[in-house]
Amino acid sequence: MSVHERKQRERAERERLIVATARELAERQGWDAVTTRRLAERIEYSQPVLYSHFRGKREIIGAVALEGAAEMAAAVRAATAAAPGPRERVAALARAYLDFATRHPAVYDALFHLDGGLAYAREDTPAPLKDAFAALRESLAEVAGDGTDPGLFTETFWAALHGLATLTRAGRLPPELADRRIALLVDRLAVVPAP
Amino acid sequence: MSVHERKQRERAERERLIVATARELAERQGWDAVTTRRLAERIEYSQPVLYSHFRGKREIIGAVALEGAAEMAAAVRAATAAAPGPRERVAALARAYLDFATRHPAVYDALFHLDGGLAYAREDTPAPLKDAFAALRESLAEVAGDGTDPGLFTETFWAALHGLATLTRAGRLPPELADRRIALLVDRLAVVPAP
DNA sequence: CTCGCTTGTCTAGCGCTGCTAGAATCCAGT
DNA sequence: ACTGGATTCTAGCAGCGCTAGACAAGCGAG
Repeated sequence: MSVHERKQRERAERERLIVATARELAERQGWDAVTTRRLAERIEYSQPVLYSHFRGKREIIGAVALEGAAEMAAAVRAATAAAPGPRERVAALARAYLDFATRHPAVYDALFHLDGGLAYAREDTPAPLKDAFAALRESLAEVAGDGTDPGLFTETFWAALHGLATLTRAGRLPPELADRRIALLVDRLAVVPAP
Repeated sequence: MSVHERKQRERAERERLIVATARELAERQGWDAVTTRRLAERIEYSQPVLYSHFRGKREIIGAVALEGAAEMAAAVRAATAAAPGPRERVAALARAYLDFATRHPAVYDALFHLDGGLAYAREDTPAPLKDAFAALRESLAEVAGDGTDPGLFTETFWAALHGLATLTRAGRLPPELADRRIALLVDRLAVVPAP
């Protein structure tokens, strides 16, 4: 049975290679450049091999998205853990979120702009996505304010961040004043308990 | 010279037909269904005719976006004009904006998700886009709060609305609580002068 | 009225896309 | 060493955006 196991290991390894290659290619040249042919060439296999791992290109995007969601959750948690108080925590969260979107635009696209075939905001939403939302909620719940549902607050704050991230990256907003927009958002939306 | 003028009129009419047909097709079946072949068939001309009016598909998307921007500006102005006070005005603006995004998803995509080859937030930004932003600013400037630049406030509020619109439509947010998210945004972000 | 020329339109096709059927190859177990 | 099943490849389909070059239509000049 050891032979079979080795083959399975190699298969899993190749699958990781596909996802990593797709991500790298997307990050370097944009998702438009990620074609099944190019991807196959990079991993040094023929096109149909991709389809023995994924149903199609959509599922490859989805795999990159899940990987990215886990990283984003970690980035947000790392940033908020170091912050001393609620206000600083929210500010750190906002900066970390937008920083992630800026540093990994292709991953951010896979998560929120492209169709990766993933279910969102549902029972069967994949764990990494739920966890990324949870990471936001952990730091946002404490500043939701009395009488405001933490989940609803998190959704709204997240939407605002997402809007900033999307519009900035698409050139719809001049990037120079990004910090001041973040400050505005944090100061107004978050309800910080009196010291 | 009258013959020439008639021809120009007919050409302009055909151009309107192309844009209207593209928009309708996108609204009914999504932008993926808007292919140059299908579009050409619908207007009962051959494919190359499209390229005598537009440089490519991107420019057709851009034309739909400009048309949509004008309509959105009008919708926002109509909604805010009827509102009695600043707080109601902002709430009406938010509802009108999100309502537009919901009712005309293809147009909203053309404006903000697809590449229509348009310049945003620049000197040479087309007038309809500038005007749509101006329409938002007209009602938002009065609630920016002292010491907050109205332009910056408009950008931030707009980004928040855009985030809600995008995430809701993509299934990333459950749509039931949309009204409460809007209320949260309006109540927290807008600074309403004491009565 | 006819000719020649510009202007407009169409047919056909290029290179690319995601995806797949069926041939070919490799390799483990007897 | 052979055979059967798993694996991988070659080749190709239909559709995409876009365009070159053939063709037709309609104008002004003679």
